[in-house]
Amino acid sequence: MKKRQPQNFKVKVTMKTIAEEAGVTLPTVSRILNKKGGKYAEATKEKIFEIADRLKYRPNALVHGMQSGRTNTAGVMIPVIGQFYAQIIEGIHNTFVDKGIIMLLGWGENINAPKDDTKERKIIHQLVDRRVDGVILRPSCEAFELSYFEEIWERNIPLILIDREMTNITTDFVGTDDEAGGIAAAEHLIGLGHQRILFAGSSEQVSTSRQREAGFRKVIGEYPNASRESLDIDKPDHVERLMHYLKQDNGPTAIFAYSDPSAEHIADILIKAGISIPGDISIVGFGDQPSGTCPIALTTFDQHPQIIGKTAAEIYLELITEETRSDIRRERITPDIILRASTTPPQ
Amino acid sequence: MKKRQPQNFKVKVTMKTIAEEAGVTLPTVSRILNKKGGKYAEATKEKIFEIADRLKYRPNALVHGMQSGRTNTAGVMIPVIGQFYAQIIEGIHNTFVDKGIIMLLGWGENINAPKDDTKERKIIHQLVDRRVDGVILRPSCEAFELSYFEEIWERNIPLILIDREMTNITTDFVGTDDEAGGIAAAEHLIGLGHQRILFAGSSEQVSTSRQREAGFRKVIGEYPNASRESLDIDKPDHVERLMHYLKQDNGPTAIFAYSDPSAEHIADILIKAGISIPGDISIVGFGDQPSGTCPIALTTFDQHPQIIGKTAAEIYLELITEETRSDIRRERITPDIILRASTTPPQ
DNA sequence: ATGAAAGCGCTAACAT
DNA sequence: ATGTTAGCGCTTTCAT
Repeated sequence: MKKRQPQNFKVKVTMKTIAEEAGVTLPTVSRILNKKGGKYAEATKEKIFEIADRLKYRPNALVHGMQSGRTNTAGVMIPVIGQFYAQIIEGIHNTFVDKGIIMLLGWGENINAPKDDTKERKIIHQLVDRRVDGVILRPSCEAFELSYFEEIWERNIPLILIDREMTNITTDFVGTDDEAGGIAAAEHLIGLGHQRILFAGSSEQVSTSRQREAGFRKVIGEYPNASRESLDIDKPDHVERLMHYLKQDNGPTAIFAYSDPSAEHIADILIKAGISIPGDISIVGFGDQPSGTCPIALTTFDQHPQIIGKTAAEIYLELITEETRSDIRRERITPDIILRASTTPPQ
Repeated sequence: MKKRQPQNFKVKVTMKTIAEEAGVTLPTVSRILNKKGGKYAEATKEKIFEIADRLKYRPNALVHGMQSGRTNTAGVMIPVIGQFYAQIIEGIHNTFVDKGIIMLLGWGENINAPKDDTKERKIIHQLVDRRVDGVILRPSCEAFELSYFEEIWERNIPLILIDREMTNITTDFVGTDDEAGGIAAAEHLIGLGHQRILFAGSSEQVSTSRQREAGFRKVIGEYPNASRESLDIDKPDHVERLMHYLKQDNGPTAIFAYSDPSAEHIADILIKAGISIPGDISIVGFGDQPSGTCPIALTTFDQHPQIIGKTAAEIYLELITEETRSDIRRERITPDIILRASTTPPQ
């Protein structure tokens, strides 16, 4: 087995190193390298730059951060799992690179472990201790500890929420216009001729599921014959309840599921039960998160996660720049329907 | 519009603040909070802890990093795009959280812009300047600038490569056992009864495509009637060439594509040409990256990205701990085939 | 055009 | 059981 690359015991090169080699004092090096106070002899400048270059000097951002209070560092608490979040992170990243901001990425437990808050708080401390200039975070659950936010606000660190809005606090927020999505889903299905449409949502979910349902019902409500029922897909008995609805005399001809995973889950159940999609029942999902095992190409919604991330990053830049607090911004990106094979007119 | 949360102009609380409030000197606070030198009066200890708690003191990790040379910070240069990479990052993250390590995440341009190296170098500098303890990176292209690595090695920062191996350097590496994958793909198709199998690879790709082909040919080579041709899926004329192969008298009955996107691309072409999958032709992909528009559930390979990430993080932990350089580790995770609908015996 | 000195927040060696 | 001193790498007055 080979060894790793050359182990050169180079001394670390600091401004002091350069100053000594150049025969000047340290502040001189500092001012020249930072181009402050232009009154230096060309010869001196050149020498300093040459040495810095030759010794591959790199400034110590830790020191700079400590002194200036600015680290050009953003805390990002968003899980990478799932295309949706990954693309949000990409959107954030893209607007940060050019600004010289780099992100500290970390997130807490998965959605289903809301009680184990230790990990989440640990990460927040990591970010605070490293003096991030601001934080962008997706609340991991509806009951996301308020005390977490306090840890951040107390230190006057700008905080931007992503995806899931929290009603009990006032912070800048960027997410999906879920209501508009619900409306569009309803309009799509009704436009195809469906009226008896089952909504499949989640009680365990946060605002997003509820708001999609709200938009959906806004449209559906205008049709007297429309279905009033909804299915909680996260309840243990959801399979029985689903089959119950389907066996009714005037059972649904279409289903709007609040997420792609649940849409796919339902599709699996239907197909196992010998119900064809979209022949017997049309299905609309939400979020465009393909899984590779979905039995049919799903009509769904693109939430434009990249734009969500980009918007959040832009707000971030404003917040860390401004001296006085401005008004809160709450941006909702309109989702766009993606027509695929899982929806047709009722037959 | 509401304003953001309370703007409390709290002075920042440092150890000095605490020391003054407690009427002791700063080092006393330091030693008590860090539990060094246990010879302090209980009363003093309690007082210090109480004040620190009340004032919500948080240590300045920048200072600590600057003094100790350890930042508990890892540079991770892996794009989040694509489930594969996202899961690698997740694997890294999971083993880092417990160790109190947080990652600085950033990456350079997309694969197809190898010449624009500025962004990549910029990120590396960001990491180096912030004194990360080590770096985990996926080379963005085969010609990944050696000088980038030098920036890292020069400072004796441990470096671990992910996914794409670079032949011209010796560093720790974690990736997929691509050859084993190629072998398994060939064995699967041959097991089904196929012999005339077309390999669809990419000249623009790095080691991975070549190694998958190598494994594939190792098996295929033992069958005298087997196909010897391969298709470069990234060349402009690939559609014509593909159709050319298919129209031959003894055209392929199966295709092994080096990646899921290319497999799907080929599937689209075939279906447009009226060729049915897997009826007329079986297809095997690689990587398990579903897209939502794939016309058929693809037989493919799980590369276990989480484990790749986890392994890399574990090597990382070793490297930043050990004083003397150990042997280079090159880990290859064996991919596992996922049987889905796109492969059947030839008909 | 440059040096000297103080300080950022904290740790560690050296007192007492 | 606690205070003093020096120093990490660098910036920023204040001098000369």
